Amino acid sequence: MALKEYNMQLEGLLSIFTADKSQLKVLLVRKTTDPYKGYWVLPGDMVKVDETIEDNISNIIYDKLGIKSLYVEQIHTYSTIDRNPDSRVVAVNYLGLIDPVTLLLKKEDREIEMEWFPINDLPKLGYDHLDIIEKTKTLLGSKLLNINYIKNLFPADFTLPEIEKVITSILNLNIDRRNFRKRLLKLNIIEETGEYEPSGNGRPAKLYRFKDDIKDINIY
Amino acid sequence: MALKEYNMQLEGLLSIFTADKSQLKVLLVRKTTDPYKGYWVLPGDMVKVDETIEDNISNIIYDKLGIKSLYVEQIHTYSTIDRNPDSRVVAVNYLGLIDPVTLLLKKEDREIEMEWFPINDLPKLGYDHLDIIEKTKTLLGSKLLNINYIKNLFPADFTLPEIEKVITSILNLNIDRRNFRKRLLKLNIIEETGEYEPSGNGRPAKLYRFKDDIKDINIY
DNA sequence: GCAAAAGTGTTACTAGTACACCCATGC
DNA sequence: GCATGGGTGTACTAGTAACACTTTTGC
Repeated sequence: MALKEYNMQLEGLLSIFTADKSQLKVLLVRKTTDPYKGYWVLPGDMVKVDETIEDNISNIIYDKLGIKSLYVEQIHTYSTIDRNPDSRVVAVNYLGLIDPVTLLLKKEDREIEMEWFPINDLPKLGYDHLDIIEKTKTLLGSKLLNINYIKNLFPADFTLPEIEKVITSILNLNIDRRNFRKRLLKLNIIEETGEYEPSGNGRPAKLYRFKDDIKDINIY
Repeated sequence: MALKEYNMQLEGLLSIFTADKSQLKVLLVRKTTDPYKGYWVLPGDMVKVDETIEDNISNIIYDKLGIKSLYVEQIHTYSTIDRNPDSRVVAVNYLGLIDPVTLLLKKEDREIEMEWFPINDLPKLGYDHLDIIEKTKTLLGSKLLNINYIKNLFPADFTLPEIEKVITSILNLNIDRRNFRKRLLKLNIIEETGEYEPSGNGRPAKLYRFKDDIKDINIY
């Protein structure tokens, strides 16, 4: 069964998102070789015959962020024939979520250029990665109505307006501030830390953290 | 990039479900060669370098059921190293849904043995296909709360108790019959055909069909 | 006539929505 | 003191959940 007509390569791609205050961002790296030299792409790597795709994704995370464990979830596999001009490469896209505090642990001094881009302001992307990000973003929107996903982005020291803005912007939605607060508070899953957001403009917002035992609850 | 350490094979697997009255069933085929000779497995086929996985799945559907188009959706990609004892094969699982009437179009006189099994009464399965079916089944449960998925299984000539039983059994749920009826009828998406279910025991049930323009609505 | 399954309405309760003013801070 | 953004309560509406009896058929 190792016939040439069936041989192909598999690559893991990581669409990792973080919440920088009220803004969702995705991690991209800049390609230094052709094809698509100078373009930005999702972090990725070819899967070896002796590793699973999950191993491969873990290695990408460790290599790019210096973190050993992280919430990830397989999203979709892309098999368009010519998506890679060099050879037949099928891509398996994973969604990752990381909170801003954990993100501070990231390694620096890397040879490769990488950057977090706001999801509504992406640079020129190589391959089919724009399509992949758009689809992942849409899916992320529906997932962010679930408390456990929100918790991955905002485990602690978040403000309610932050969460509200992330959700309303990705879903293109208007939610009444009072009703949103009531909803989250009524679920009895967050608590005040007693601290306040270091003030920008206006009245400082209260900081909250999620409680430990969170059930699988949708907020809408 | 055609190095040996990256070469692998990809297979499409089809988990296709139908509703036989109030019972969900999945299509399996019997293996006639080793490994797992005599075991039942999901229909599947190796992906060629010049076809997409979607092409591959379409071919499986045409080969097994004689149908050219069908609702399918990619679910998950499995890459455990030794899931296939012969070589490194990564599997991409697709969910398919087919209604009983369309199913009557299927080809007969096949060389391969194939059969629809109730999802709660499966035979001995080869490879990791039991895991795959179980995961697909769980996912299908959550999807069947959406009208469009239900419609794929029951486009017309269904009874309300049939739909209710399929949903309550896969979700392991109790729903009040009166409230369930009210909910579906209130959505204004089904209409009576005027006919009745050819009676078994008890009072014959009214037959319904879905209206043409159905929005993307969740019933729960 | 009895067993089996389908059909039907009302009430109480819960959740969702709409809405406007005051508060704490920076400048 | 004014601009900015955050925090708070109430009244109304809609949705959900609980609940028991009657109808039609086969045997």
